[in-house]
Amino acid sequence: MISTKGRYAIRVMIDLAEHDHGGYIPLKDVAARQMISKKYLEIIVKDLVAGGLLTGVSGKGGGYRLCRKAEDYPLGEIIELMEGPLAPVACLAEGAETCPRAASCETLPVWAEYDKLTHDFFYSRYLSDLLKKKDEGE
Amino acid sequence: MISTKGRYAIRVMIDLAEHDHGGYIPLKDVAARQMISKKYLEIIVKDLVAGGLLTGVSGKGGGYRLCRKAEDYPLGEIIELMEGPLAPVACLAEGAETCPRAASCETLPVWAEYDKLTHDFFYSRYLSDLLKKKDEGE
DNA sequence: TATTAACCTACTATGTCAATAGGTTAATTA
DNA sequence: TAATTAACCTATTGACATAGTAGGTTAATA
Repeated sequence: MISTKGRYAIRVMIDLAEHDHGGYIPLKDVAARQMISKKYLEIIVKDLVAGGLLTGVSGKGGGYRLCRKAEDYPLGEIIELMEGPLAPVACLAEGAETCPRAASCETLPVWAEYDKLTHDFFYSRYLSDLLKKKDEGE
Repeated sequence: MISTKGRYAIRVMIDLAEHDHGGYIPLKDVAARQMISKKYLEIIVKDLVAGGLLTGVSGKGGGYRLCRKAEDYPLGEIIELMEGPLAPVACLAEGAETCPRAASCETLPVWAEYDKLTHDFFYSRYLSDLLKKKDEGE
């Protein structure tokens, strides 16, 4: 089950996208709108910056901003950055050492199939798919 | 990510199916074959009995046995019994109180779609799909 | 230079995971 | 009936993850 880190991260990204005005948006504003502790969001946003999903600028007038277009953020990338690999079992995670049971493992094919399903799903949905359409009235 | 409980549970079920001889199979044998601590398996098997997936009989000559045909165990049932709901977020779990944010939640539709995908996947695969075919040689 | 906001390290409470330990009950068989 | 076998039951443990909180430092702007 996806944790608050992943869920909050997506909400932050949505918030930044929907309140984009070209400049930087202070985390204080995001925290207030989303009603999430700013302190906790700092941790999350730090990871998003480190992962190359956001740009942050210090000082007065600073804040955070998306550094791509919303349609260039696959949800899978956000989720995997915050939660680790989407893989349902450790032996299918990126860069996992091959399990000694792998050859005879009766369950591996099912996990592999599900892994592909999950991966395909979350890498074919983008941040832009989650935004309220601007041309649709409230 | 699926835990050892869920994975071991499936392995126990497979083991019981493949070594079925009409009688009861002592957990000691399963533990030895699967190379998993018998003590730990006791916990898992207890849940499987409580969930109506296995029958256990005490005393000499006792052990455990499947109480359905292998094709009547959807993997989803085994997994959800051991791991809890397959739902990717708490608000989609069976019997969850509806989240106050639900109406305006921009992410809920994606989670719901993925939830259906997952559910459909694991409830259309059965224990029998994991067994080594008897007519195929080793 | 005062203000604003990101950035950084550390800490904590709660819960889950993966077992281990030791004892009790129940059924079979010699 | 007594020994054996195996399920069944309660409790405990160490390690790790989750979901934050607290307080201070650096950086940029007005």
